[in-house]
Amino acid sequence: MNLSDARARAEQLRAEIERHNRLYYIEAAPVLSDRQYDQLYDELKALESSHPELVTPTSPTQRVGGAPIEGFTRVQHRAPMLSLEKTTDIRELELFEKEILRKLPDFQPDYIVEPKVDGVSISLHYVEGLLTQAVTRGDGEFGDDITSNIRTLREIPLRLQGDQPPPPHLEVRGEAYMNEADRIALNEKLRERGDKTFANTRNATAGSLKQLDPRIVAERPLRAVFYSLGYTEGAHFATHSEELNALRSFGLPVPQIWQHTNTIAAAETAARDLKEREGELPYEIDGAVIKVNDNTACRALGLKTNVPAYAVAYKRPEWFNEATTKLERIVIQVGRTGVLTPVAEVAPVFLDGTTISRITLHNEEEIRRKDIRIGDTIVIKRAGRVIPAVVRVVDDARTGNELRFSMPTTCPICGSSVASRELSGERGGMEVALRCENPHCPAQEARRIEYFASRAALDIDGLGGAVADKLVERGLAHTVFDLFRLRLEVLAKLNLGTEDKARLLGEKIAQRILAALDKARSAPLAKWLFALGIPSVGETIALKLASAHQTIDDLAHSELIARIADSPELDAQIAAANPQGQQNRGKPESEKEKLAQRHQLLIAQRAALLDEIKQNNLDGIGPVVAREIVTFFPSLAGNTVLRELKALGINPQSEPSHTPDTSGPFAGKTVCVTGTLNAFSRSDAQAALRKAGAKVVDSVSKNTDFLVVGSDAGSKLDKARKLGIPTLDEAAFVEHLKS
DNA sequence: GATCCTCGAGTTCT
DNA sequence: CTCGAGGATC
Repeated sequence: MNLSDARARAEQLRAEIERHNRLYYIEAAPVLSDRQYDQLYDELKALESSHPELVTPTSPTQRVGGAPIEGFTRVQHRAPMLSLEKTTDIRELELFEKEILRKLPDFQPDYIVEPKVDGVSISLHYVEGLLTQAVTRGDGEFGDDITSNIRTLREIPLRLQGDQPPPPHLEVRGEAYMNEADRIALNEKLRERGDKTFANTRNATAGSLKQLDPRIVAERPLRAVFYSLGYTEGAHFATHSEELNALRSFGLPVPQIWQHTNTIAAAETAARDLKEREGELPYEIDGAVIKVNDNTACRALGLKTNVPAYAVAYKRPEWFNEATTKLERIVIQVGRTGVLTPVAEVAPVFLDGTTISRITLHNEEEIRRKDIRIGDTIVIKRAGRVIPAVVRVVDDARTGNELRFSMPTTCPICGSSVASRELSGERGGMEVALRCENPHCPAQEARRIEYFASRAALDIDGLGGAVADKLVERGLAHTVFDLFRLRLEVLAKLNLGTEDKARLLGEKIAQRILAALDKARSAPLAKWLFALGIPSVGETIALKLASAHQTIDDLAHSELIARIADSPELDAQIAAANPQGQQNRGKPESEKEKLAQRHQLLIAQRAALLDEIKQNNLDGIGPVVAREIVTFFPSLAGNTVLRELKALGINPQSEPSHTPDTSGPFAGKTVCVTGTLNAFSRSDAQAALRKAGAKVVDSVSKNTDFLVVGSDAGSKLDKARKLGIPTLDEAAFVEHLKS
């Protein structure tokens, strides 16, 4: 075959192969068998290898390029890839529309409703019609360059198709995904090779795209769908539906189902319809996207703080990932404070990427309210995508053999009596929680040791729940103070296994634990106060107490705390001394005079107390908390703490309170951190913020100035958006810290 | 007296 | 992350 014949044949083969890719993936109407397709491909390959000068970069044989790469290059998006505001019911959709009408009173409702694909967001750049770059969403501003991986997806054209000449630059945005059947088949293969399998399609997609070797990616059944434009040159579309049509005519896969509606209510119905037809789609959907169709209106609406004002994601609560399983039994856990918590053990189920086998039922009240019985079939979800929770019982699945559960009357660990405490406060009543009343209960002892050793407390590396259990079980430690008397030889031989099958802790870990304990001796007072687990004293209160007192002895004898604890008494005296008060009516004038004097004095006393509380940075500590502290130290437990610390020669000191930086970049700002950051742990980020003068809080409210957002942020981000709180992503946060 | 905010405690899996 | 309750504020 001469060269020009070969060139013509190669061109023909490429066009054929591209046409069949399109028929197979986009039209879902293949006309060739896989073998016939492979024949075309092999012929092209042979032709190209005998005439290398015929190879073009867009040839189907060039999808799997070069060698594995070292790592991905970070690329800045030309226009940020934003996420959408989430809505969950028609009311929120109506608010969305109302907000639009407020800004654009003449707006004629006109929406496109399309599936929200549960995959991994990607952006593709076509320059002069050629695929030049593919980028992951990343943090929305910067993503990873995954061009060589994306080129292996056969349904993505390497060159834009169609009769229209391609624009000079077209950025298309969409989602890479894997369908469920393909994931199962892939897992089968991975398992045979002894490789790690993927728990869900999104993990499978993300994991595949992160492969450094494009040859591996080529074997993964990845697919993609595109639904919008990013940065473009020389391409203008009046409406979103025109964009979708254009994407399709360029040979890109677009959503198979989308609808056009003229009211927000119709959009909601369309979204439900879409969800019901999920089975017709090759991907799993994560709800629907409702978007203003008219691009001029979209531009006018622009952005809310961080999300477009012209589109929302819609996901009804019942569409949240749920799973059904069987409740096999209910066991009781005993916590550090003695609280008995019922926990359901269920047949393991996959949900959102992990296997769930235990679910907390919180307390008896919850079990009764949801009428949960042993043997029930239950629907579960992961509240806030983390903690598993029971949604409801499947009544139809009841056989009549289910057993009602009631809380034990004795502690399942130590056999002591259990009781619920009285609620403090005037209204009385009982706490829902039941508590084991034996302070020496092995479970409580172990949990207190575990708490003491936890990261937020004294951070005893190597000492976790399992080690704590065994230390108590073998009688090596009953209190946190016993830890400081452990000898290396003894600790190293701690048996973590059973009597017959021993598994020793080992010298290395034992040394690590002892080193950490030694370091803990000189830990600041705040950490110690927290670690001791005094009721009502958590991280924040411990910090406040430590900033107002130098040592633990100072706190134990604190006059100020005692006065706070007594303040209701003071209030009562003030009321009693009020000459205008009920009980003093009709008293002789002379006596009223005396009362008035006393009243004035007491009011001044109260004012002084409030002032002193502020001065010492003790706001937030009221009578209830103060009383807990005041009663703790003279108690048996409190006495032991003071005595043991003395015996061990440990005297925690409060750190000189670093005066808040009034000139720092976050001076006087209230900041909350959520999600996972790359360069910091959450607590490091919080420490950095405090150093920069910020007040760090744990929840978002209208008093919050900023929300620092890491990846996988949850409800806090939603709340911040609703309240219009400015958010900072990691890059912006670091930037602001430096300034 | 009501309402909003904040803190503590318990929680799962990898 | 969610819940419940204490504390602050109007």
